[in-house]
Amino acid sequence: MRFLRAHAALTRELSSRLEAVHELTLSDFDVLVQLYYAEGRRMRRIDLARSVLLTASGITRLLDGLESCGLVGKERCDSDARVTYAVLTKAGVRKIEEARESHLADIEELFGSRFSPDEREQLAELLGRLPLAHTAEACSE
Amino acid sequence: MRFLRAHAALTRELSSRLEAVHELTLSDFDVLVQLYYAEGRRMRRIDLARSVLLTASGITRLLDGLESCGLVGKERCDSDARVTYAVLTKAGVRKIEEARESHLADIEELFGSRFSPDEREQLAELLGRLPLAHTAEACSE
DNA sequence: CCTTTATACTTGAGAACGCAAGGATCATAG
DNA sequence: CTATGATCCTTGCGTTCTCAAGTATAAAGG
Repeated sequence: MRFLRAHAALTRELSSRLEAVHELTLSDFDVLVQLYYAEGRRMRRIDLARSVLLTASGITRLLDGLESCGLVGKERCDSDARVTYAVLTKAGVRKIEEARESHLADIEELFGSRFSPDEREQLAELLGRLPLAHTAEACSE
Repeated sequence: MRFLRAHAALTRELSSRLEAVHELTLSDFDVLVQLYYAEGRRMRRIDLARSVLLTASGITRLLDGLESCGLVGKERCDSDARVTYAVLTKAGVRKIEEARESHLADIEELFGSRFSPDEREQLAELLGRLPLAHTAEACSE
């Protein structure tokens, strides 16, 4: 119960701020961050999907949006014609670096006031046990 | 990050089980539980909306569905003609009692294996601090 | 009274997502 | 080489939800 409530309240708040300032969905942001930390700032679409817990079709449409904004591009894979890479463009890098800043500030505001560093640590650890071993490394948001 | 991932994985799992067995959305279930524990098993629609963190329009449509299944009914309010109550029907009570059981088992399966009672307590406490003081009492799911 | 403002609810339009189905490509075993 | 099966991606369709706008009622002040 608490979990569902907390999530609903939190995402609503963060999402609306992100959207107001940067015109990005939380999912958009999530994808951009994943790409930002990926090697060469590019990932196979399917891996991207799995790492942000969307379906393949979800990623297709989300990336369609980001492409038409010029934040990411496509690249073919030489060794396997089935896969397409999503690559962060220069504009995408700029965007995420801007958005990251304000987003972290938002998070700090919401979490910092309610939890001590220790508690944050604890919360992260506990939550980390939940999903069935999904990616999400190399990032501390 | 962990929070978003955990939520996505968890709700997907719980939601699909609930839907497979009882043909209920997590939101549906949530609303039914709220009503189940409410005085007289009825609530003003607006209070219901707030307690499950949906908008007014969200509740209207969700209840439309539950009404057409015969799980809840409407009742007018004598003292204020603006408000409508949502009331759990007999069928609704039966439904929620059934669903509750399997849902709790699902939760037990997902949480029980990963957390000790102490840790569960802790997690609940930490999460409880997040939303801006929203209802959700009288229930331990 | 009558106006203003706030509240409860509904409705239309649209965004975000999942699922299922289809097309293309790869890989493997006859 | 071909058949079978798996993987990656896209597309059509439906669901859930939000936001904005509209209706109806209430409450409070001139």
